[in-house]
Amino acid sequence: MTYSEENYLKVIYHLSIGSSKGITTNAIANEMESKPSSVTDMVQKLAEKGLVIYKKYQGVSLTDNGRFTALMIVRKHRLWEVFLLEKLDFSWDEVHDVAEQLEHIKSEKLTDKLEEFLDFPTEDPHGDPIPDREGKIKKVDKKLLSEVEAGKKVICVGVKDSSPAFLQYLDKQQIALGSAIDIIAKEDFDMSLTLRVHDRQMTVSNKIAANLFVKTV
Amino acid sequence: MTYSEENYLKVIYHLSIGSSKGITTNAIANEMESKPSSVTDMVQKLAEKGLVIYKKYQGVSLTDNGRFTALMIVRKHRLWEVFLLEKLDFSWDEVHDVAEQLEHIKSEKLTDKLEEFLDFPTEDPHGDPIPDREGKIKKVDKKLLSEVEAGKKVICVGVKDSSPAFLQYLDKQQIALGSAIDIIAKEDFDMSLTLRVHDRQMTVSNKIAANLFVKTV
DNA sequence: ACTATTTTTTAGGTTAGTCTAAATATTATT
DNA sequence: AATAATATTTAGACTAACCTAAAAAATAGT
Ligand SMILES: [Mn+2]
Ligand SMILES: [Mn+2]
Ligand SMILES: [Mn+2]
Ligand SMILES: [Mn+2]
Repeated sequence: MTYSEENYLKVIYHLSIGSSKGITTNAIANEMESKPSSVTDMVQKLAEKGLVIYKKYQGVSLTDNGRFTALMIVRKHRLWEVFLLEKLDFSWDEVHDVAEQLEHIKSEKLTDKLEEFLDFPTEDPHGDPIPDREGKIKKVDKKLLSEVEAGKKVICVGVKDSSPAFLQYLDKQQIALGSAIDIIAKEDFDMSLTLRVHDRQMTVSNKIAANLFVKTV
Repeated sequence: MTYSEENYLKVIYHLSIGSSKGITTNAIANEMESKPSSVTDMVQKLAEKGLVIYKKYQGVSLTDNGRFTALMIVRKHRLWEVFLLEKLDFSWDEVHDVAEQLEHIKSEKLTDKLEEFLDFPTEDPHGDPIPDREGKIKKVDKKLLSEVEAGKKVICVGVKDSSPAFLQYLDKQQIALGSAIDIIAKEDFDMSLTLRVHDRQMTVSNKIAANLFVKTV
């Protein structure tokens, strides 16, 4: 299993969440920042190895084997993110890039010992669930802030976009996982929201609200 | 800097210790388990990048830049070995293979934070010194057990061969870093040694003695 | 000093992973 | 249903990192 193969599997896994159809080569190319023709090549190789199902022009989907392989990479990625944050004092906007490298280290023992060292965390620093060694993943009940009605009280439990830019914006606004948010009003014109967070009132655009996962309390 | 380039630099660095002449392509190929022709290719590329000095048929040596790069890889390798042993309960014969992968992770912040997390260790689990972030390396005063005269008392401070086979042999004989060893006798015929370790008497071959670093007390 | 052996380099080929440009299939529009 | 637009695949080419086999240089033996 090469790094490249692992990265393709991971991208296909992420794109598969939600959409029940085959994932298009264009979508994969877009996510991988590569070209559709490159994706076609790789997807054919993954199909030969039994990791994906692929028929020309039909898009691609993971086999059980392929899904498990992807989950083990996601597991490593998220465990390393926890390690970097909790043990090495990285901030939540710094962990992802390094985890992109660490996720490819091959040692089951390392992964399992790391998990134990971290005390079996169930979520990564961005609120995403960590698959266990069997590939089981906790289903978390969360919705986007943009989909909650005005008047509700919610708690921030995750981010959809985990880019440094967005995370640093949240830091600046003092919004973190666990923050209590009151939705005071929703503006019909642009779907912007007026919120109260830690007794501070603020307005956020729909784009912000559509990237924050919350649970209702 | 690719993994392959990094591995070549590391091998050239290790071979450079002791020998003041240029390192031959054959020696490198042997160490890398590759072919001399492949080494020639790579060495030419490294020379173009200013990491080694290379003249046809003359062997190769590291530039300051190349040496520093190699030292940073060795630094990461040894810090990760300490991490695996101290924090994740790996044994000293298990750490090397995983560190071979981890040494290639690129993040200065990660390396420095890891070093801090480990409380600035100066040696790895096999007694080898850990370069600091400037590439400075502590010169340790140690000699091979095979070079010490009979009658001396020494302390085991390192291993030359850190293969699992050798390390597991030492475990079985209850020899570890820090063990006090009395050299009772040396057999002229085969250079084997009779030792006392932890009040147990044993005989070891010259091959064993030539792979154990000790300091005299 | 000359020849034989060994070491090292060069020449040419392979595979993985990428790309661009062209061909083909699918989907949307009239 | 035919045509236009878009999506996808194929064809051919490139680079990095390796290889084998042949050529050339260095070293050793007489
Ligand atoms: Mn991440
Ligand atoms: Mn990756
Ligand atoms: Mn090692
Ligand atoms: Mn390596």
